[in-house]
Amino acid sequence: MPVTIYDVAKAAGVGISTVSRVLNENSNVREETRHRVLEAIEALGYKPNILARNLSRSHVQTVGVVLSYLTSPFQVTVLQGIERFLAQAGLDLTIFSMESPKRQETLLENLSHGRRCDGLIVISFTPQERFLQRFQRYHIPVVIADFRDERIPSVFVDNVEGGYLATKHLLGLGHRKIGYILDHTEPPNGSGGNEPGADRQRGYQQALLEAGIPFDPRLVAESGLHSRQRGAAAAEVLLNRGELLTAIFAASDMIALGVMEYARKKGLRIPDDLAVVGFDDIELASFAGLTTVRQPMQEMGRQAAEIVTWLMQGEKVLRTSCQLPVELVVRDSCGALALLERR
Amino acid sequence: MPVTIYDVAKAAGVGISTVSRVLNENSNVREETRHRVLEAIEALGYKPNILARNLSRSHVQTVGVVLSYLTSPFQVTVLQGIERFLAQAGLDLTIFSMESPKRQETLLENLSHGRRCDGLIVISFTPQERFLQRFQRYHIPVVIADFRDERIPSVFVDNVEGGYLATKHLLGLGHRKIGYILDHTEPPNGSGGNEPGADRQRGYQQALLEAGIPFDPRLVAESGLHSRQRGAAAAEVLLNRGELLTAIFAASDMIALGVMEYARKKGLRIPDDLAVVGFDDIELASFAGLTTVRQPMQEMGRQAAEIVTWLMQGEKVLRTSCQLPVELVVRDSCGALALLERR
DNA sequence: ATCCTTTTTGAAAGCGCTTTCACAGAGCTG
DNA sequence: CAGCTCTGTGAAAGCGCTTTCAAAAAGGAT
Repeated sequence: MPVTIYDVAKAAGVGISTVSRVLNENSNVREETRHRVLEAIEALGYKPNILARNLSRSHVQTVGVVLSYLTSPFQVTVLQGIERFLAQAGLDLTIFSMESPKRQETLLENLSHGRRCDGLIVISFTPQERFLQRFQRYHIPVVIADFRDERIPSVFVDNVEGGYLATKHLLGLGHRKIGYILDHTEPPNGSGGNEPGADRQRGYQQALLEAGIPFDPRLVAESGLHSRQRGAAAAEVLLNRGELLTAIFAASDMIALGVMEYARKKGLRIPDDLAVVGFDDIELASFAGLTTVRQPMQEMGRQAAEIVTWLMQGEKVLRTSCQLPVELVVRDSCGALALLERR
Repeated sequence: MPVTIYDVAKAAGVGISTVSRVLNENSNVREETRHRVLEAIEALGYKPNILARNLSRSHVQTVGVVLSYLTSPFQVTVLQGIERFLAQAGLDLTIFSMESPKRQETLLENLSHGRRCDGLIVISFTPQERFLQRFQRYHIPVVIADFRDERIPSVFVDNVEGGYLATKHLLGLGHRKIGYILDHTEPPNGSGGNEPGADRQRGYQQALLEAGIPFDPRLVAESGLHSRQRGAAAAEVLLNRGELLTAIFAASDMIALGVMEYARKKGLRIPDDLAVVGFDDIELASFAGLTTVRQPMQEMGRQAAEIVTWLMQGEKVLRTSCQLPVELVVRDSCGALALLERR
């Protein structure tokens, strides 16, 4: 029923290899022949069968994105950047959501076997070595977004700088007791690489150091996840340790939002009683008036997608990793604006 | 280099058809033979080549989801529901984001030709008839989420009821001048089906009618998109038409958030000066304390995915469409809680 | 043991492309 | 005009599975 390359060949009075040649813009086809074939294609409304082509070329024209949570605004925004680029490049995008460290294993296990995609972008973590090796054996390039790993092409921001900027800002407003909430220091499945949360803490500590304030581990808490609930819980812990914090720097906007909610519940006014700064600059941040460190999330995705497509074409990519800039976005969760206006 | 079915067959001393049979759990293989084959598979670390299998079976084990914006929290949440179900069913999910009515055409054009997916879920709109026909010819089932279309299996909520509930709530709090902001009455490419925004308006008007309040078209505005910016702009229009609104019902939470922002900018207090109710109950709504009509977004996705997989297996689905319940979630953007507490 | 069913099994034919390889012609050279 | 190199083209061989079809093996009944 469906029209195949044979039908076209017959209609044009040529062999199938010739049809294939014009299909693939392969040179060495006489202009007149090419024309005849094109006409036959048009007349029959022929569309090459992708499955057959895939088998023959042994690729799938698809790149996979593996992320932990489709609930994470950060990851979804990176995904957006990836999607835009890929769509334009004519590649399909299939998503793999892990949701738990356990599912991550089985997912990568499956993924690294059959050729379900020609390239892979993983967001916010590093696959274990054995998976990386397997991908390499299959010639499936993988690039990481939002995570720095020397072994693999990765695109990321300078998280130390980000943490530094945030803390510096708070310091500049006169805060001295500044808490820090991160997601976690170690990844759930310990596979190496630089944890963004830990890097941001480095920046935080560095700023503190420069200001001559000794680092106090009691001012740091882990939320585990980037969620409002966990953020609120961590804030509760931190705020009830007996230290009198005047500000909290959170490793992500979601955590920061949780902090704000907890503060609101406790009757603490922001920024008067507690200053808060987040990280990421997700859409919600602007609604909430949250001062934050902006990462170019879409651009991160775009770059990752671009690199992976290069790699897929077998090109040696020299600039194997790529660092994007961060930027402090001042809104009103720290009173900075109010302060300025008062002058 | 990679091990094929032939290698396994040779190793097990059987024909490839037998290997294929054990692979596909096809009965009629003697227990002993099956065992031998399984052992060979194990020993060689054989994994069937998906591409070959796909060509042979002419399917791709993938369902496509086409949505308009990856930026829409609503759509992403539906996507989540889809993803969860599909992952569990062992199907891949590839996403197609349209971003504009024009891209929608070309996207569906491509999609409806080659077999890039075995089934399709489209969110929040109806493809034009010609595409539907093409999909039908290729036996690619399509189901719609968040949109009701008699021609195709669809899962949706009772939007009229939702609009009614929201308005009734406002009415119950004593509001008489209630504005309504919807996205649009007609879809950008006019392909039929029931626009949710229009349905919600019906519910709004019905509630008004029951309360004996004449419908005033000057209290209705269109935002065009479900975004905060557009919502704020629409609120501005509405609030400056000279009618003294005390409440606004928005066709989505994003729009409602925009309304809140505009109000905040204008120094209107919520809920004291202006009550706002939204629709969807996206995560942001709870942060913002927005009273809203909740749709089971994830569940919507799940159902759509379930239906499409049935259809893919060639099963005749009787319950071709499915309506999910809505529910009013009262928070504090209408003063309802405050009112209750005062009693 | 013989004949007739059932199971099991392997050879071979697809699935619809891409790609290799060899062969016509065409175009040059000497 | 023989000899050679190119260019354009088709036949055929994959790609690695699934699936048909017919034959072989295994049971059962007599």
